[in-house]
Amino acid sequence: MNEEIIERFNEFVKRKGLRRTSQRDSLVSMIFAKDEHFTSEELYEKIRRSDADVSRATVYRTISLLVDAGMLREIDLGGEEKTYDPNFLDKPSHNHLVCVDCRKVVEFEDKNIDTLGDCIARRLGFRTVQQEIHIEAACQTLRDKGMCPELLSRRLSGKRIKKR
Amino acid sequence: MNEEIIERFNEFVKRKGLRRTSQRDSLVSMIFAKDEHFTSEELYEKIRRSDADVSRATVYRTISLLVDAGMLREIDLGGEEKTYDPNFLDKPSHNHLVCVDCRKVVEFEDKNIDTLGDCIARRLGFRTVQQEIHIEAACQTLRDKGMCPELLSRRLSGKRIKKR
DNA sequence: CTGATTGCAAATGCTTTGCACGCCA
DNA sequence: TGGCGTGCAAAGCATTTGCAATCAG
Repeated sequence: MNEEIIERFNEFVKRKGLRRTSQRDSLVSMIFAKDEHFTSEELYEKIRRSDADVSRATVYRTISLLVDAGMLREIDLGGEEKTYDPNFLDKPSHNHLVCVDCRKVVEFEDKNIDTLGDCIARRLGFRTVQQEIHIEAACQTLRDKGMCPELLSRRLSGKRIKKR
Repeated sequence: MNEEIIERFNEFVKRKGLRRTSQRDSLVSMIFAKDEHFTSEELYEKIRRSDADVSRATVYRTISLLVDAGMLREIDLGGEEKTYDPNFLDKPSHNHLVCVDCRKVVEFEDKNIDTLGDCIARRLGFRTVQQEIHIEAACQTLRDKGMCPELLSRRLSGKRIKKR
């Protein structure tokens, strides 16, 4: 299925009169290997750790291409750096719930939200093109212990965490 | 009612052991005079055009204070610069619909969305702290004429518009 | 008086770009 | 061979910060 995605990207590239390169292949296959969100810097670090040889500039340029191709979407999770979401191919209309404490993200789909959003837009004289609900919430552990499981364990291990 | 808001800010400032200054007063009263969204730069331009004398650094610092005070909220409308919304005091849980063509923003409140979001969060094991639905949509004119009213008239008058 | 606040300019940090060389088609 | 793509370093840009002077309380 990763093959399928790379193929899709190659068609986009061909259609645009652009070229297939090893750097683009490495990046695309790394991005869609997991369904994780990432920032440009995170992707750059990850690609550097692999055997592929890709510069930071190419990372930015390729992300931009993927966004144009509609294969990647910029999302707002509240951080300072732009975050990208590779999961819109599988789930074209999914939403995000973010833990107010550890900033972990849960993705979910919901037909009711989609319907409701459409109705609201119509009432206002519009037709929905795209919509998303963003929820900031507290998990059980946070409510009970005042801190998320993940943060609790990191605190014990003395790791640093960057919060927004 | 603007007085009330300035008063609220002054109390926040006092409580924090900070000081009331003419710059802060000017900014706060300008921000809450209208219910419009704005970027730091837009606010800076506007304050410069007025008689008040405020530097760009102070604009940034004051916005930051207002956000801490919970009187202003950073929202994501898709632009490159951060956008601020002064309307959460009046409407603590409102949403945004953005025109895909002219980027004009319509704010709306909806109890059903709030309820639905709460349910979804509970189902996932969370308790909602804050939520918002963001809708990108097309208005009637855009659908009929292929371009928004506002953009149509600007095109006729030859003005420039910055689109995302 | 004392310490918060301001303006200015310099510094940051993410992202984009100009350019020369290399590589795909 | 023609040009697109890449890496590098420099440039851009919005935002933040250090510092000396100023001002609020």
